Amino acid sequence: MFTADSSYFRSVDINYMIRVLIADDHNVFVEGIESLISGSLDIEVTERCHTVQSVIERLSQTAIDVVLLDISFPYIEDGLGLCEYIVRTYPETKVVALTMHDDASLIKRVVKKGAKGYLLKNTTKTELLRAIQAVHHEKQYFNQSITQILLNDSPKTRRSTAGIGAKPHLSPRESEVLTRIAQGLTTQQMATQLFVSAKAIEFHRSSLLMKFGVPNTALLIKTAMEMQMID
Amino acid sequence: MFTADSSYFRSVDINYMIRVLIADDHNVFVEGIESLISGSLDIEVTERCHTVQSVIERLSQTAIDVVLLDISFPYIEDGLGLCEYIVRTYPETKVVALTMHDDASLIKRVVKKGAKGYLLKNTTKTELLRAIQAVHHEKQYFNQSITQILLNDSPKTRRSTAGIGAKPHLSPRESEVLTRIAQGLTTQQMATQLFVSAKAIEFHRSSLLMKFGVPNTALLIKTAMEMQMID
DNA sequence: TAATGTCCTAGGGTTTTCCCTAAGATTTAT
DNA sequence: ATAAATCTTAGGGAAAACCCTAGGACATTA
Repeated sequence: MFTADSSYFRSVDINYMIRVLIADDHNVFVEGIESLISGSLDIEVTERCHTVQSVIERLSQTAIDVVLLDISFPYIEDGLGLCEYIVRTYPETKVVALTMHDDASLIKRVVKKGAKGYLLKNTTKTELLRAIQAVHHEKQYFNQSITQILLNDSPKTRRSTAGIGAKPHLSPRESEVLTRIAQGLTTQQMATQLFVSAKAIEFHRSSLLMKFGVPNTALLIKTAMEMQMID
Repeated sequence: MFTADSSYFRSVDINYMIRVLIADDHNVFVEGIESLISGSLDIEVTERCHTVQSVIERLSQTAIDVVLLDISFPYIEDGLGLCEYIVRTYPETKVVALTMHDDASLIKRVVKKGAKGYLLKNTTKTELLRAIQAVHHEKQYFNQSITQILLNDSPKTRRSTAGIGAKPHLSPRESEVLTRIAQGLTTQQMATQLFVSAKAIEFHRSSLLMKFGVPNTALLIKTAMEMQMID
């Protein structure tokens, strides 16, 4: 009668809980998420990490089903990088991005990096639990407001980027130069920092202008900021 | 022996709790703060508000001792305005600003608006409770990291101006020039549009650089965008 | 009626940015 | 292995940005 492989028993097995890791450097958030989850019967928060490094360590030591990842952790690029790392290194572990940014292009980037869900930090308890369960069952989860944001994307983006709209692909050198321009460095200063001639830097500047389709540094910075390629 | 005005009894009077209102449009935060406070014997969360309007309504109906106010609520200017309103309208109610922004100039602005405390959202339980008790007892509360930020102010703010720093006051001409720079126009093009010599425009450019405290157009655009003075 | 302060206007001269061209190195595809 | 594509490195020369200085217009104040 009560066999070992009874699917009935498996489906209500209280010993199996979805193991969640919270990655956020803001205590209040971690507490809040934990509080929202605490009532759940099939989800448990097993790890809380405040740094990128600790997330990597934890994942190597413990089996985690779902990572709730604050994308600004502490900066957007860090969060995206970490997301990519998790998805690649632990394909079984699903990532749900949890952030305050309701920006369409960011959502797209996060999804590209392999996140299976995206929640805003003003989400509800119901939604949070639903998202965790969904991604754990190989589904994606994006709530209504996210969908809405993506729908409003094209007219919005087209207006603000004043031109081509798609993020150009930058070579490593170009990225370095762009970053330094945004820090206010001159061509000569960059040349010294990067141990090349000023002329080499100047060429990269020109390439940036061409790739972004802008005539000068002013619009380069403006466009790159709108595309969130610098900050 | 047990008289009514026994100061002993008053100090442990479990009937008096510091009444706290949480003003934050992010559910996770509200939950988190409530979770951190829940263990306390002398502090209770009596109200939770997700909009500026509801905060104003609640305050008019209920006596509140301490407001934990998210300054980005939903935008920084709203939070600052609300803070000012609360301080002026209900002098007995103390405001503790709770935010993710660790920007020196913002802290200064918040304090100017009458907030008695300032906490970052990565604060600890101990610190949160201590801050609430401190401001309720007419003291101010700023933790170590805040003090540190204020100490590092001058070098930090002048360099990256990475935030909401003080907006410089621009003359009409300067505003016109700034707008056109952000549109990618050159000095010569602006001169033609505005019927003055290129040299006149160049002077306004210099004034802009000086007023924003930046060395070149790249940082001018970046800073002005961060200050939301162009778009 | 000055005096003070702010804003707009410019010229001279230096530095930085931008455009055109091109060679060597590295990666990718055939 | 060879060709094609991409990236990085520069040079020369023109354009633009930037720094310093200074006169004139206008409003506010003494």
